[in-house]
Amino acid sequence: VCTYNALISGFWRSGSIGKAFKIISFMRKNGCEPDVVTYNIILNHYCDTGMVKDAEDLMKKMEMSGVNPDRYSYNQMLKGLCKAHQLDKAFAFVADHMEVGGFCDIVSCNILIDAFCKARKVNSALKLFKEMGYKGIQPDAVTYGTLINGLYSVGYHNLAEEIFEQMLKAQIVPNVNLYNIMLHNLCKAGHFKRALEIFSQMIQKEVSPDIITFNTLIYWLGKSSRAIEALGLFRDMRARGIEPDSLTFRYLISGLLEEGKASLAYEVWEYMMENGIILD
RNA sequence: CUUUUAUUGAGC
Repeated sequence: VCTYNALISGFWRSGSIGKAFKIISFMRKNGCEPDVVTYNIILNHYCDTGMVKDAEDLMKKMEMSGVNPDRYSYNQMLKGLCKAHQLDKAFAFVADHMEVGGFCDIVSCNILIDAFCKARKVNSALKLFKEMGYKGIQPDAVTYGTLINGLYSVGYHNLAEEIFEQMLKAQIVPNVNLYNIMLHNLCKAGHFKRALEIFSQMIQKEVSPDIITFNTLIYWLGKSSRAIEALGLFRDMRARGIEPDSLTFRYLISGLLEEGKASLAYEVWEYMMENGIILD
């Protein structure tokens, strides 16, 4: 079953949905029934592509065929409902299916906090953030990242920074995503000095920047007439063994061109061509 | 590393 599931997941990721279904009928023929993981793979696809109705049907089907949904199933379904902007339905789902079985965990809370933030209901997000502590669910780096991003996006910059500091005090280890969120929002607000401080902090804490980190910084520096600094980061990233992608080049080149630094832009362009990267 | 959550345009 594991092998089949791995195949199904792989085909699905690469978009060969037909092949994935063929494997399912093949495994059935060979007397191997799909298990909860098989269902979860398909459920996840439905939820990610907004096919919530199909996801709901699939959940019913799995219950009927005696396969009990697990916390992955429920959380995926919850995410699907939230993404479809069916928040009320999502709450009903939590109350009816998840709380009774003890399926509410840190992932469920994170999904809900994100949904609140995206619906610009930051106060509800903060409320849940506080309540989860009482329920014995400790916020993790994802929780903080989600919440901080939500706070910035509605303009609560000070609160976002406070919560970031609170997280550091609570000994939660920030990861690269969390730093990316901080950097993106600080740059967007024009707080480059602070952003670069945070960037140094992440290096000090030995959190390795990734391509998103660099692309974020290069984008915003280039947009703010600081293309030379962006170019410096472009060198740093290669020194760290991170290969620039087409976004990196697009950001860097437009930043340089905006400042009239055409010959530097051209050099970057040549480097890009040498590496076989095409702007899309 | 068989399956679930936040981050790399902008505004609204």
